[in-house]
Amino acid sequence: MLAKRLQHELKKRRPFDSAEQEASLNLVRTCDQLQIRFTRLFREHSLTPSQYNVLRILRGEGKPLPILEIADRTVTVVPGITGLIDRLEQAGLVRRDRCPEDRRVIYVAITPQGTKLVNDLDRPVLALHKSLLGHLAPAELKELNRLLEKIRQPLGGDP
Amino acid sequence: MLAKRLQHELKKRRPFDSAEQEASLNLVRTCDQLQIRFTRLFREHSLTPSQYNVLRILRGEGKPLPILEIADRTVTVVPGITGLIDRLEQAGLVRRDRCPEDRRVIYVAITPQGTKLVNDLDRPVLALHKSLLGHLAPAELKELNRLLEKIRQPLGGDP
DNA sequence: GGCATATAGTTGACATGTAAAGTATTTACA
DNA sequence: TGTAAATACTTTACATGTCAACTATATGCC
Repeated sequence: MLAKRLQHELKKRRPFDSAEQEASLNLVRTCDQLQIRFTRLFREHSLTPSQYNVLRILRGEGKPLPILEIADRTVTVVPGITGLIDRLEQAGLVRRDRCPEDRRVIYVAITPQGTKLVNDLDRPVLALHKSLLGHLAPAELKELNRLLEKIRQPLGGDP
Repeated sequence: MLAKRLQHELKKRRPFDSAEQEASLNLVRTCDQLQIRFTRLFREHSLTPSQYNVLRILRGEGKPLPILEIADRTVTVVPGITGLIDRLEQAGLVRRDRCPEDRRVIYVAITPQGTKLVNDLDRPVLALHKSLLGHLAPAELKELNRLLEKIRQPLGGDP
């Protein structure tokens, strides 16, 4: 799948319809490339990117979170979170605890195994980030961030 | 799902572990935002982004393409292409033709309906690109493209 | 108290991305 | 010629993103 992307770039025949289109396709392609690397890294530890994300959120929070609160903080849409947590629970990486005060709420807590796994991934993840973007100068990274934020700015949350 | 992303950004507590990490998360978030808009636009025409992509490739080529050639030019991994083409075929937007010389090969041709649909989408797609990135100055778009290509450059096809 | 409404999650249906294995042809070569 | 290896796809299995609809519990208001 990786080889393909590049082939595609080479095969591209016509010029872009607009500079905006060029940039947005460029963005998507670049993003895909990065995500593929992370997907691979996580897969080596039997995790998907979404699963890793949930574990990192839970570790970052330091305490159990309601399941919908987790969905809010990820790309996952509400219905998808159920299965995601199911699989993490089955793998022993998180635990579900029903809230006694409000029995509708289900808290999700990271287990020691989950914590260990995400801790173990810290170094490789950081290393991968460096390896993917480390060849850009600090000023370039800064400019990139500025441009990306400028793109996102008018998009607002959900306009 | 859109509202969430921004909430997440606001809730972000800790600084980034590195400038590279910040940039790559920034990239992914931005990309998601853009893709969401396109997904919505295509959905209004009962298409998914992948389906639109296939139709555009076929129209661009101007002649039928072997099914794996299409997979090569999209993000779709080989096995996924089968179902994708199935659904386009069911919708009457493409047609499968077995190659008489090499009976292993299956050509996919866009139908008049498919051509019309993708033509009808040209304007809205271009408009959306402008609306999403039009607030960047030409020099900014150019710099963005340069940076994105610089990121992708060492990634090569499939290293 | 008791019903309308809101909130937290789950379920089901469908499209996709991905890997691994299987089928049908074709090609290469002993 | 006849068999092994390559090629073009398809099938299967599983995780996810997405929408619509459903269940359970809680709250508000009369």
